Amino acid sequence: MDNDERIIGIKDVAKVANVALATVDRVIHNRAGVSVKTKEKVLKVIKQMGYKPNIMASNLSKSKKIVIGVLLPNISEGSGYWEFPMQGILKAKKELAQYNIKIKTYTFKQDNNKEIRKKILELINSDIQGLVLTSKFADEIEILLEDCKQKNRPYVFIDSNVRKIDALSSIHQPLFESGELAAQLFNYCFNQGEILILHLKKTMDTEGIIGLKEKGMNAYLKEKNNAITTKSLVLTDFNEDAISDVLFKTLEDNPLIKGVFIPNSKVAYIAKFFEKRAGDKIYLIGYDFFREDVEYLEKEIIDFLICQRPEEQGYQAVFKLFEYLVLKKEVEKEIIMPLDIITKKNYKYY
Amino acid sequence: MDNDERIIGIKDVAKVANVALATVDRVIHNRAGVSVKTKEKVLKVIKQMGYKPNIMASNLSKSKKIVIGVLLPNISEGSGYWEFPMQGILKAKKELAQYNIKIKTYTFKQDNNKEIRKKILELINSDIQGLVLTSKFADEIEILLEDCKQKNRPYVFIDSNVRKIDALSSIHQPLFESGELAAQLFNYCFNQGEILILHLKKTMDTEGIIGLKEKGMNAYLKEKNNAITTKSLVLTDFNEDAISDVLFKTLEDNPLIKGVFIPNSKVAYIAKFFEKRAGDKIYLIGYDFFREDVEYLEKEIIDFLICQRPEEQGYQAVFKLFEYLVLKKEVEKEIIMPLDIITKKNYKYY
DNA sequence: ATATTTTTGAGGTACGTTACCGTAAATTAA
DNA sequence: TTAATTTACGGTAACGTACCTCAAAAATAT
Repeated sequence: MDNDERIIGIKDVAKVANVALATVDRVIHNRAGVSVKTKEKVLKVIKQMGYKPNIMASNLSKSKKIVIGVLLPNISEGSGYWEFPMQGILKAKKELAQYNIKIKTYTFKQDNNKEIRKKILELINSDIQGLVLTSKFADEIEILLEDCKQKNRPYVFIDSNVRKIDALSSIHQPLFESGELAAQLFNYCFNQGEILILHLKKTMDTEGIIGLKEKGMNAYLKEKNNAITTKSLVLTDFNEDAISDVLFKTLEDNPLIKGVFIPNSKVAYIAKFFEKRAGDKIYLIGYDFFREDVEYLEKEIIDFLICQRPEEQGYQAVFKLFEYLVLKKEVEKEIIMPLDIITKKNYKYY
Repeated sequence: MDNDERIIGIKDVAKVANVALATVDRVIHNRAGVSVKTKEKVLKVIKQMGYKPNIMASNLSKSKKIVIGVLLPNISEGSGYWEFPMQGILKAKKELAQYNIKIKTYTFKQDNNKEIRKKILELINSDIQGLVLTSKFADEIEILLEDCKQKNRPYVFIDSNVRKIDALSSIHQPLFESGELAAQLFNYCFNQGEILILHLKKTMDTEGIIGLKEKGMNAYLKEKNNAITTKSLVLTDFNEDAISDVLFKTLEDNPLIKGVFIPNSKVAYIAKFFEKRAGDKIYLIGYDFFREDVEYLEKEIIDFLICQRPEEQGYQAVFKLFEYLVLKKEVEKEIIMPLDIITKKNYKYY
């Protein structure tokens, strides 16, 4: 099984099939100019001999570079979340530089539809062979996807919550389940009381995401522990004083609140408030892992962070395109990211 | 920055350095027959021009296959833990088959020193270019490591807790910290009481590992919550009735016990007992994630599992050897695995 | 000076694949 | 039937590096 059979190449196939080297090449690449009969003969031999193309040689020979486009929001904007996928993309870029693969990034301001449209047009008119994007700005990208479909350009979604049938692959985050998980963790911390769910949002397009997490939380509590209830609150002003005012009042009016759930990456804003606040311990669960969270994890003001490997998502997206475009591998249509739990005692190794 | 500079090769270097192609080749491969002066000149030009060897071409040209040896315990034995690293190794094997890389596995029974020695001899006399192993069986492998050092064979540790300076890389698990983490989780579940630490062991070589975890747990409790104490118990007989007897008695004698910590992968044995037991909830934290744990996670008999990506460790080990041997990359001396927390609500995505 | 050793140059082959350029064979048109 | 065109296939030069041989040139020893 593990014996070192001589590596069999296109040449060997040609010899056995009794055709020219070039013909085998044509068959392999589905190029025109081969009769059906010959094609079948060659394919049969390829299968019989178990021929596997040598990527080294292939890549060396064609020496054409592959360009992968990346369409994502600015990294410096909003929560800064998009920095993570971008890091993963850069890691992949570095690793794949060997294979003559270039990454072209197209970034835009989250709420600037005009800019998004501009970038989309740039992408349509570019010479990229593959595309990484997110499904969050659905309306705007439909045209782009249509164009990709026509041109047979594969695209991969990251940070995705919808299943797009035409995508090469969709990298998912289980949102509902992450809400359940948060509820489970709260339920370990206290047996009765209220959980305050804070929607911190400036843009609207995250509503669906937050909503699903909230539903997951309520579902878990309904099934497992009726003694814990939830209460939602929307915050649009992230000013420190504004947050302080609202929270102070809310906690005073609702003394049963034992936990606060922030279903996006803005938990640090809230932790800041709790750092100064005296009174009973209130448990905090948020999403994603930022540098500014470390301080609050250390002080156990933030108790748990739920994280869905945003870096890994970026990396995987590029890598899957690479596998598809260069290695001609099949790619899983759907990749589901694990729900990582981060606490004071394990964040260092994340 | 992203401009497509023409790829510069050995030929270009030769031209600029005003030497023959063969001379550059000699310099690159440290072959004899180059004067110090010329060598320096060439090296300077290589640096100046930023010459990077084309791995595709290089690999294609030499077309020698690389064999990586793997020395690990049997997968079917003991807890079955070693199945996970092996899976990762197989994944890497599949992925790297393209590069003409073979994996040769040498497995042994954990406590069979004679067999271990036999495998070590086989390895010494084999033609492998790299080695993956674990540091757990320290005494036996010293000779092997010495041999590797002499032959300049790189080796990578997985599941390692000691830092071996000569290793190409050491893939670590933070043991002490995982004990702290378990303590932190217990501390979320209850504020006072006792934690029973169960040492389930048949072989001796895991003592150090378990000990470190226990120390971590005690350290956390000492610092954060004196109201929770710990108590150790050693179990050597894994028979269902034997476990049942001992545990029943222990719990009766120590009514303060609110949590049980099983610092190895045998938590299912204990969960079985708790499934049948009536009485107050007792929290269970164990290690590693096996199929048989699912049932108990679902029933929330096992509350948390701490997992250190054993599969990833195997994968990384092989991959790092590949990067070093084939891609000539530098490799991190130390890779620390994250401490993953697994619960009922996130195990599905792990 | 000559003999010997070391350094360097020139050139070739091979690795497995790609892509282009022919031409023989088959098909169609005249 | 012959010419024109299309289709099928063969031949082969790259891609960038590794590794080898042979001989010329330079440096060193005698």
